[in-house]
Amino acid sequence: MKTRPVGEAPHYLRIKENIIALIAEGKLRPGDRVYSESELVSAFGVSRMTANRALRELMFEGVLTRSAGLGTFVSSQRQDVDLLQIRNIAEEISGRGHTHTARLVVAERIAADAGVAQSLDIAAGIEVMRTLIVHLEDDQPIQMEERYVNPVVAPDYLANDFTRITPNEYLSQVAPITAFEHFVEAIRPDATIRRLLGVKPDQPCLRVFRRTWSGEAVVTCALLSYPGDKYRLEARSRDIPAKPARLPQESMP
Amino acid sequence: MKTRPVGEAPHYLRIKENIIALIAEGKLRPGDRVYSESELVSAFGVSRMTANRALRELMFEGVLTRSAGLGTFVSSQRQDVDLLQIRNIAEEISGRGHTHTARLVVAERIAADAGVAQSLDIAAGIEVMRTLIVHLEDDQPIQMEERYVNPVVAPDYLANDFTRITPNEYLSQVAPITAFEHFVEAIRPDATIRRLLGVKPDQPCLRVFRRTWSGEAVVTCALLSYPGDKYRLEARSRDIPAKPARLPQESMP
DNA sequence: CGGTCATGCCTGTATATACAGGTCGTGGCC
DNA sequence: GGCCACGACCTGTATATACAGGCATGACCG
Repeated sequence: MKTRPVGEAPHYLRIKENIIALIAEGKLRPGDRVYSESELVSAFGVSRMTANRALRELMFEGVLTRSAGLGTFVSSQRQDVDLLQIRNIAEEISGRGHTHTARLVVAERIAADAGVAQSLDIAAGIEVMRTLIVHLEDDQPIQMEERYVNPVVAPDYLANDFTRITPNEYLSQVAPITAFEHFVEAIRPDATIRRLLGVKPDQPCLRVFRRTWSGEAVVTCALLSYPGDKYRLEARSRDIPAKPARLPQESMP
Repeated sequence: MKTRPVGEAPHYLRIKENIIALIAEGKLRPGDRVYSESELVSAFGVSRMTANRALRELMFEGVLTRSAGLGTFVSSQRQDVDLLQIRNIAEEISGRGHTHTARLVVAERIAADAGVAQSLDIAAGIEVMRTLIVHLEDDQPIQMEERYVNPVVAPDYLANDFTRITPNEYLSQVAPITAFEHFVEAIRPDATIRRLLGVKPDQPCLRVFRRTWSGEAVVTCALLSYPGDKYRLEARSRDIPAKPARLPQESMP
């Protein structure tokens, strides 16, 4: 079969769908060995490169695990691993058609205490840079960003005008993000958050602790605090069929 | 160049690294056109299939955007798109070496109100299944799960013993998850949460609203509530260099 | 009996080639 | 001047082929 009839799905896609269907039907279970490339060549009448592409892409998507000499297997953690996206604050605000402004509260160099040193993966006592910035959406405070920056990676960090460029934008120019880590908590606002975000003591706040890496080095860590009544994190996979979402009304018993 | 000297990186990886480096150095900016496959063939002395693979994989990774007839371009949202993983509750608890138990509070069929109907993408008034389950970690309530299930996708949902299998596990067996959506909020606990999770009125809680799709259909939506003092969401990219993380101590001005 | 090596299976990488189809500029025709 | 056909260029898909290298099994030899 040299070419493919017009209107049909590409061969490699048909193979992928076939394997995914077998997994969905339970005929292939986590840990099971799936067809080898040569078996797919016989079964589908395609070339090995096409079978290779189907299996390789399913590996990238986390569905399969491959090992040279052994074979191709169904991944075990499949159903518990979700892929998410999170937008950054400035783009999110401008995406809503609102105006983003930032207020620089603190910009300083300080010696890293034990916690910051561990987070940045450097020795305690090394001088790091710290900024405290309040992000506003149409003049309403929406995020307090307390950030520590590794001076080895971004020595000129403090030279920026943070009312014009967000730390995130600058740092990802200096050092491309290759990995990151997030912790999300619901907290009571402390005095600083209450003052800078203008929230009441009984207003729950979201706090995100984020570390980002560039290669082997930790570039920065940040504590991002949001007023709980004005902000929620959104995270979705690619390929959501259609239609926007809406939070349901409270409907507790 | 037919083959590659032993010990060197594969050609397609060298091309990928080269392009990523150019982006990191700022020589290629979001929206810029990158080399076409034929240009890479000339520049690197590889075949077009190898160049194609390098560009295609960078597209899968979200670095590049490709369009037949037009060319290949640097993605614009690159720095704002993060890939995350989130574990599910039962695995998370057993991963900590603790015991997971579940208490079924409510299991019923009810007519979908407007909010639920929109969330499940069905007509209002259709009978859906609803469960309310409390998940406990070593007998401490850690999550309240209020879930609505699309009867078209999983008609036998209520037949399960939810003290033995989590809704998540069952549903992903019935219908493989192909897409999902999360909203994370910090909220004050309402009466139900306070009663079932045993939290005080001034204790902020995390609430996650999650919808999952299987193909075109919404399988289920769930409101997951966590006590803020006992729980945080963790989300990290693949390929974090090493070393576990630790939340830093509070260090506000 | 046990260690070593050969063999076969499988994946990883790479090339050369071919055709299909989208996009856009250019030049000719009306 | 405006419209349309054509060609240049680009990506998408697919094939046949080749060699390198990981892994397990089993045969052979000490």
